[in-house]
Amino acid sequence: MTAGCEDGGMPADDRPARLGRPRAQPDTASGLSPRDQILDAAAALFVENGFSATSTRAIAERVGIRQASLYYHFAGKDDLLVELLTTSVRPSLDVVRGLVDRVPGSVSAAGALAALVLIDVDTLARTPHNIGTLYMLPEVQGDRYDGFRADRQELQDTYGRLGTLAATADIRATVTPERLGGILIQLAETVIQLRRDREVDDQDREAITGTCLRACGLTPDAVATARRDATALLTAASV
Amino acid sequence: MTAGCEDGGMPADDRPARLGRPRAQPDTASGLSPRDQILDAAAALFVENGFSATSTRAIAERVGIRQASLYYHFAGKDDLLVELLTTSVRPSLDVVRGLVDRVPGSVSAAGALAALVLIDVDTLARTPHNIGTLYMLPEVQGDRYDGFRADRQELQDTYGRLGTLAATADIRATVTPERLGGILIQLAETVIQLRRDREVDDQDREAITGTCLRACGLTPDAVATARRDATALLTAASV
DNA sequence: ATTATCTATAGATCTATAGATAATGC
DNA sequence: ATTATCTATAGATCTATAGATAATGC
Repeated sequence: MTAGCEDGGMPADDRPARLGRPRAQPDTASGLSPRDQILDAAAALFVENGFSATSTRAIAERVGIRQASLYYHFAGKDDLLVELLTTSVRPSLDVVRGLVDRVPGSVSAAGALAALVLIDVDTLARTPHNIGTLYMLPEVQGDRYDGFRADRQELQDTYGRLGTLAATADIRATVTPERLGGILIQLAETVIQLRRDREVDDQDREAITGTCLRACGLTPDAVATARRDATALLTAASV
Repeated sequence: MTAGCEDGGMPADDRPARLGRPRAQPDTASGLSPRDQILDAAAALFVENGFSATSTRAIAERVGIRQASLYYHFAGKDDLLVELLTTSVRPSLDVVRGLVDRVPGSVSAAGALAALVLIDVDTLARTPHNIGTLYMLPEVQGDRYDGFRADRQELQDTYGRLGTLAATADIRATVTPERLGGILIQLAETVIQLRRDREVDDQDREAITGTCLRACGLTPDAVATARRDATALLTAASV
């Protein structure tokens, strides 16, 4: 292995040996690229204080660089939020697309829904700095973030479609797929609120998944079956 | 009735006849006091753009006064948000306190829970400018808003307590009151998200209430009974 | 005299750009 | 030469205060 030639490689043992003018405050060996250091700092601050209340100066300070240096990596503050939002829905969305394709065949709808909720809850529970919080920022309503909102809408539609397939007849008769999707995604996102107070544990995941299934009218037995199907599905697909 | 002596009375027929220097842009006869005009404008803008992204100048402009004139009525921008938040949970909270006192006696727990959800959903559905959105602003995490957060926590605790009382044994065994409270209040607040896209109708209210009851494990029959109890409860109490 | 506005402005930001500089790479 | 930082700063805010002013009330 040739050392020092890789772009995203490990930092050298004890010397900076990095390209460009050295930072005034020397880099803490976090292993992240400057770009990712900035994104990480921005995420933490956006979540804590919101987008508009976070200054580019505060972000730079957290990284350990000067305010103007941000602009070498990003064209503006907006771009930071765009990047954070899109990289946070996309993974869920990709998994989900694979899942939904197999539904009317090898996989029960209730099992697929349970799997979707588990994946989504797990993703939201693991994101650094509880990035999911950003979905709720008022700034995200702006045109600048249309792409993200489209992705999120697709996720919600999937909740609606799977939920309706899994639902009992009486639920299907009174709750449209659109409404059900809104309710189910809202339930999954309970995790975001939870994380504001404490760590998320397995009992939380179980409670939320169970609630989603009951929301579709499933009986306790059907809930238990869907849970088993989801577990099988997820270990099989090795997601 | 003596005219022109009442504080919050109707404006005169066609003349301003109001105390203080007249506004540069003459008052649109909205019937609101200057203070309430400011609160209303602030609410609309906070909801649309967030707290930090809304300047005092923008608020003043919407009211039709100069930026500095805000400070005659409010000590600062924070105070506007404090006022908006507290006046928006308090009414729900007051009704809810009356409700929960009667529960272990004359009222079934499931009926009381259904009534609580209906009241809360209805309140959120009716607030001008969808003020509930403000609950989710990151700024509200600050100490400045402790009072509001305490009120909201009390509401959530009530959801947890009533939900647990109404819940079936299997739910009670796996979901703590704290978790259930978080889930139920989150469900009620689906309305807030809904209102971002469109008006809320009765089918929405029904879907959300139903989901809350099913979340507690109630069977379709039990849900129907709880619904009837809630309706009786609310018409009797003439809330 | 009291009230509710106004004008003007101080002082503190904040974003983004211009251009210099200190490393490495060739 | 290229890269990633730095310093310096322009120009545009934004919040809050000081003090003037135009009404009504007594």
